[in-house]
Amino acid sequence: MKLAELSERSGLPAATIKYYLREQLLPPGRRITATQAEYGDDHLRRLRLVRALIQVGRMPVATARQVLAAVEDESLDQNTRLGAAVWALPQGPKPVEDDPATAVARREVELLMRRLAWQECLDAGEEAPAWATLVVAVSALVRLGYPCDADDLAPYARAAAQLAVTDLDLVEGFSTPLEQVEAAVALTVLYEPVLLSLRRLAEAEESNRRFGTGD
Amino acid sequence: MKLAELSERSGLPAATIKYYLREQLLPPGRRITATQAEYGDDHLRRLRLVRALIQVGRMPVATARQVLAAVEDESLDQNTRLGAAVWALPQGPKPVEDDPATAVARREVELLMRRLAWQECLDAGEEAPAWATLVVAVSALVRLGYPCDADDLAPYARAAAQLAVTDLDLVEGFSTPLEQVEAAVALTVLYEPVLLSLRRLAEAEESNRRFGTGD
DNA sequence: TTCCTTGGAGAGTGGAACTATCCAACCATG
DNA sequence: CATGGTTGGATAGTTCCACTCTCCAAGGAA
Repeated sequence: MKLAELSERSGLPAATIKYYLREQLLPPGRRITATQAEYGDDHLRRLRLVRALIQVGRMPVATARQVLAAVEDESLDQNTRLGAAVWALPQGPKPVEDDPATAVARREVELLMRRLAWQECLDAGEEAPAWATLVVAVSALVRLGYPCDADDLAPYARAAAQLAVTDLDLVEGFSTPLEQVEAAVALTVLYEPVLLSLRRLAEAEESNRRFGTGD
Repeated sequence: MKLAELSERSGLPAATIKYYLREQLLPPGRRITATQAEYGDDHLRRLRLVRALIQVGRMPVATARQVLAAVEDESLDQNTRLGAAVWALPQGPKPVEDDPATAVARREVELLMRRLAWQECLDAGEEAPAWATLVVAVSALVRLGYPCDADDLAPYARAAAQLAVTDLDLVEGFSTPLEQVEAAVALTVLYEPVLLSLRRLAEAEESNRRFGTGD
């Protein structure tokens, strides 16, 4: 199919698709002539994935490019590729150095990881983007005086561990390595808004249960 | 303290604080003369909260203004005020109408809510921003062909329900109504990156456990 | 008095994600 | 074979947002 048809079927303006092609979020189509290219169903699917990552997952375009590059990097073995793809995912401010709240946060996070015996994470430490993000969030809570030591974080970590099992079960449901990696990225990113929305709904429900008048 | 000192103590440029004052994220200081104002520790604290909401919680400035307005709205009773504050929180694209994936997502989300008997949420339905966000995320998953019917969502909902109990326990640890509402907002928003980071770390751990070579 | 500082207002900046405009090559039609 | 519309690629422009800069009159300090 031509770019115009890809545009129509995906519901995106042709100009946006051209932009994604330029930004290498979408591989170029098969060249038919010097000025025309042919796109396939895989392009349409990729376009939907890109859209989901950017709009629903709120991922910056530059990050999406890196993630998708890792997904397709045939030179990496499955385990590394999966790691690289998810590794490239997060964004966010770096921890503020020389700050007492940051120091406290670092200590509590490391303590939590030790208690959980998450060895992989301990090895990577703050190199892991997710670890750094965690430290930043905890230090903000510390600065505001809200409880967030290792004991307070533990319930969240337990929930996260449960969810990770569920996630990986879903990923293992796919047969080919490429499908698995893509699924890992898509499910990691797209289940995030799902989880956060459900938490807010559950909070509303629980709040009403506790404080609600029986109106 | 003067604005310059507030700037130094918070670590923010004076221009940024002026901007927050203009945007009503920070209440004006007590006027000393026609051209000078006095700020207190509560301003410093509010400034840290604003920073946390915007930087860590990635909340748009306009949203933060609404949320903080609700927190301080003395005309509302505690329950309503808490609801209004958290209600104003999320942002995100609205569901695409006339789309089969959206229709599927709506159906599955409603089914899930019925099974969980989250009555408050069912009453509000898609009026609730979190519900709408959930529908958008699920519809993106549906479009990509990933599993996300009510059964797949159930584990996430269970985890969310557990977390909501933990969250509300923390909120109830505060004594005054104002503290409780502020805590509800801060904990809801700031524990989100905590939860997501922990999930990603847990995924890395679980992934290594399943696919990892013993290197 | 004189000079520096302060808070407020409006304009300006930079980054991100598009979006509009051109243009030469192409293809379909008469 | 002309010719008018279409295509994909390059370039520049637009919009939004979160700041950030510049100016200015009023205050305060030496």
